[in-house]
Amino acid sequence: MSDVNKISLQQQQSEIERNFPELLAAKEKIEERAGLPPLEDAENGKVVTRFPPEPNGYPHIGHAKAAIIDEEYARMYDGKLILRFDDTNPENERLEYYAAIKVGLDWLGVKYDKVKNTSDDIELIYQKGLELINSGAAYVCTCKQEVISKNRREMKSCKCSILDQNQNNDRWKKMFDKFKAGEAIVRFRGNMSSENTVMRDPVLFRILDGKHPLLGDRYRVWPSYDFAVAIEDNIDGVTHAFRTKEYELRNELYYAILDALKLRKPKMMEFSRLEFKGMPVSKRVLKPLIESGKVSWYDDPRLPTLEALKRRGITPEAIRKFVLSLGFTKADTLAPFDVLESFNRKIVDEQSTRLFMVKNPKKLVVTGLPTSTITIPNHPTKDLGKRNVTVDENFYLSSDDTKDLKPESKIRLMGIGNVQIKTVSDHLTCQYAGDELVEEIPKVQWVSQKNFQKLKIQIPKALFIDDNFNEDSLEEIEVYVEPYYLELKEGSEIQFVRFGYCRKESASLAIFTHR
RNA sequence: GCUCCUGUGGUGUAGUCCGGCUAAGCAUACUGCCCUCUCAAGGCAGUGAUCCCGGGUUCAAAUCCCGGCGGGAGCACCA
Repeated sequence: MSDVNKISLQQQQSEIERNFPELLAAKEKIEERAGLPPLEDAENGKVVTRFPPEPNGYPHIGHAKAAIIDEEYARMYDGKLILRFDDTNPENERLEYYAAIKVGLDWLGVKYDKVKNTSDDIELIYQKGLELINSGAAYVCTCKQEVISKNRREMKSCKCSILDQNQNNDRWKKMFDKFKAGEAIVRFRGNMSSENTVMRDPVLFRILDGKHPLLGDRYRVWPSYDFAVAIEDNIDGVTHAFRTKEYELRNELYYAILDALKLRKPKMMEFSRLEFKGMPVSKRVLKPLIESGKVSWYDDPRLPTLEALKRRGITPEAIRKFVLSLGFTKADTLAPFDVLESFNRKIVDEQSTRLFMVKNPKKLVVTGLPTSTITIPNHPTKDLGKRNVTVDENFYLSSDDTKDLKPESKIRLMGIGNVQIKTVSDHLTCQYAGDELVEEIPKVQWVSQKNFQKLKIQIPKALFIDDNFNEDSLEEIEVYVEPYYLELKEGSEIQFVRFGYCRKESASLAIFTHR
């Protein structure tokens, strides 16, 4: 052995090649992958994935991650994607959210092969529940909630668990009329002494009196998430199911339910949650902000909802690239918003009209201008057309650009030519100094006093800083822009030169995307 | 507290299952140069990781084993 180490690596290599060529052949190394990692047990043409949101709110970046992963895998294997509204809790769900989620997916460009609702299958789910009751794998429990959780903690079974099949059947029937909400639940016979608390006889059905957005009050016995997902994934033919990491402990239950019913088991996998720092997703924290007026609505550009991202100028293509770049991992991550921005910038750059914009205007009077019509290209490299601006001797510059100016110094008014400063006071005066491009002369943008437009730009910042609401999270600035702004379509992305990308919201408002 | 998951440069990841090809690839961020009538995009180059720590196995470990530590999650008649 030590002899081996005395010879050089190269010699070792050739030794091996001579004596054991199969060693090298076996190791045809794995190339760097492009997209998501391959799926286990995935057969081309047979993969079925599903995206199962609960219609209880507006879709956000977390939904986007899940949906994109689901779709990518379905595509990767020529399979199918099912959009399934997981609507098993009438107390939380609303009709408008079904629609909002579809709109969001549409915008993202996620195409599904089938839409359905868990609530479509409620009768079938009852059937499966009854089957479990009849096989003794489930029982109806009428203990008080506190008792149940106490028993769970103490790993003790309750008296309901020893009921016989007839008694359980009887109770099951009563759940549909006699029992009131909260008086009875059906529980899966798991294992009260399991270390996984999820397995301590979890809930399969409970009574809920809320009005279901689709079914009204036709039903009041509703399956729990765990039961519904297991059954639905099975009957939908799902082969690979993905969910976020916090569900991981529920896998044991998922498979146990399927086993008890002797049903085929999809492969369940989990990935880390996607959330941006300082951009909460939960309704629990957003709702009060909206109610107090600190945030206008769920499409406020500071939020990570799809609607907000869209208003802010983030493109769906960028979101997809971004999500894919995150990979399929379980590591807890601090999502890199700058990567999203970078993808977005590259996409948006070539479509964005470049406009001049002036912040904190400072007046400039130019003498000797040779022309009164200036033609400016809308993009430095792409052919996005040109625009004409008529000017007189009065201009505005950003005061940032005028700070260092002294008499005699030269600047170049972009698209016009060089000027030489003559006087500096509350306003500047200067003299036209030719059109020759000189590298050292700073180039600044301007607007003409003749025809500028006032515009408000909203600049979204982190909503929260260390769990505290950031009172300065939405900066608003008043600026002057060229009149050409008015001709651009609402919703279009523009770049204010040397400032950054913004999305036109209306004639008087633009939202800052990123720089 | 118990249980589970997780830990690669500032950040996100690839590689980890099947130890050597890589003293670790890519992206982003940052810096510089080129290009440019933008501080954008594009091109090029650079800074930056003893792969959480400590042991062990091995000729060889980010990769396998053991023990720590850090972070997250679950412990609901919500999903």
